[in-house]
Amino acid sequence: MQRTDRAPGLRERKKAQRREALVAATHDLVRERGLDNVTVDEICAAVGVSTRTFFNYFPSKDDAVLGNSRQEIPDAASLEFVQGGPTGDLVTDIGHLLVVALDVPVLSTERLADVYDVVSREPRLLAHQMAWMEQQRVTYQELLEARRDVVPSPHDPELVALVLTGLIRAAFTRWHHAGGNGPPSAFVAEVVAECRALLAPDQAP
Amino acid sequence: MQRTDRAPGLRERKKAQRREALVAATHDLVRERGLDNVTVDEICAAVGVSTRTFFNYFPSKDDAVLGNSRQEIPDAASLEFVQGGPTGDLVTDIGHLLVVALDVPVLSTERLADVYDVVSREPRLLAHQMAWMEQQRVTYQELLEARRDVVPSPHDPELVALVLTGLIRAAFTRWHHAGGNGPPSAFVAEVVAECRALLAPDQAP
DNA sequence: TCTGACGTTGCACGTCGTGCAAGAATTCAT
DNA sequence: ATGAATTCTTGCACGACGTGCAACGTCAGA
Repeated sequence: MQRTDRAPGLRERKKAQRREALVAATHDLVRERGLDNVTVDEICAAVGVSTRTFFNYFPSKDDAVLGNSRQEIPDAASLEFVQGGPTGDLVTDIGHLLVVALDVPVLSTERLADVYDVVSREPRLLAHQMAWMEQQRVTYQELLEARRDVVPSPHDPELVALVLTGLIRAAFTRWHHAGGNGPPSAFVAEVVAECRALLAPDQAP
Repeated sequence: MQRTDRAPGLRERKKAQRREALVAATHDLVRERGLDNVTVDEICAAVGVSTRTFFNYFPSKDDAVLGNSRQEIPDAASLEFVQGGPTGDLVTDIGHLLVVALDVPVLSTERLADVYDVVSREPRLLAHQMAWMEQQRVTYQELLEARRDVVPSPHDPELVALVLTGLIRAAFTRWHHAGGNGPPSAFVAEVVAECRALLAPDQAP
């Protein structure tokens, strides 16, 4: 059970292949007919597996269209952030962290765009997506708390994490509007800058 | 069908009463046994209505525990905001708008705290909640776009709405941490101020 | 009291998702 | 290569969610 290296093995290959096929079939059918007009049985029929097997791969139909992707932050980057970040300025360092996080490949860029499309069309999926983002938020909040223990900061980790989540979404949206080419992380800088511009000009209290 | 005034009528009273009873029963049972160990039938049995009726009131079990509350922004406030807001400064006016919106009573303050508790314990409800917040976000974005048509602004409505959503959540969280007393809107000002402090200090680009 | 509108209920049905146990495929050891 | 062990797939039964429909009861207004 300690084989995280070496040859992928026939079993693992088949598994990944099936998972891919299931996601693809789900996307196709949903795009064509809408989420609620596609049954799990139909998806399974298209791929050629039993209904039961479907639920061995994904906990729910919705998870299948989302591809069940999970954003992982590289240890090196999160460690550096916790220890005071590359520059020492909180906002700037958050920007760096986001760029690194968004550059971790979870799905092919093309399928990622597919997911974005379907999600924006199906409210229920959006709920799933948001729940997923919430998990992300908790992760970021923990990082912020850890960093605060190292480098004192007057900012509330929860509030910062909340804003940060907004930044991620905004970056993704920009990326999508720009045609979905290249990495979403390319839009982090401009989003951060705009957010600064929004709140920076000190008004009369 | 044009009676938005005058006596509530026996029918309407019974309806509101039933709804209240259903939410209460749902909260009790869920708090006691967890969301997934409570069936709709049990809730209905506790209240004394048929299962079918339950779904006449709420589109899903989850909606029942959330109380299906929908945040309505008073027309007067949204109109003023669109036309350039009370002060003319975008961020300040957003603060005012949030205060007004959060002060609309949707549930009793006590039950609101219940909802918050249950939601933070049940991941699936969180998804629902987030979806609801997303609808809010769209509403705010539309307001921002309308305002921009009246008063030119360099800020992207989507980005602003995203940040704004974070502010609402943060205000609610503060309110909850403070014991859930008084209106959540009381925390808007401090959240906005902190957010400004976070992004205002201009760093070297 | 009568009449029409509205709400409730039971019933049948489709779909989702899970537990279980039998059977097939893959891996491993010899 | 052959058999044993592990892992995965599959069928089956089942509980729960949620909806459409039609019958029935109840409330509002004349």
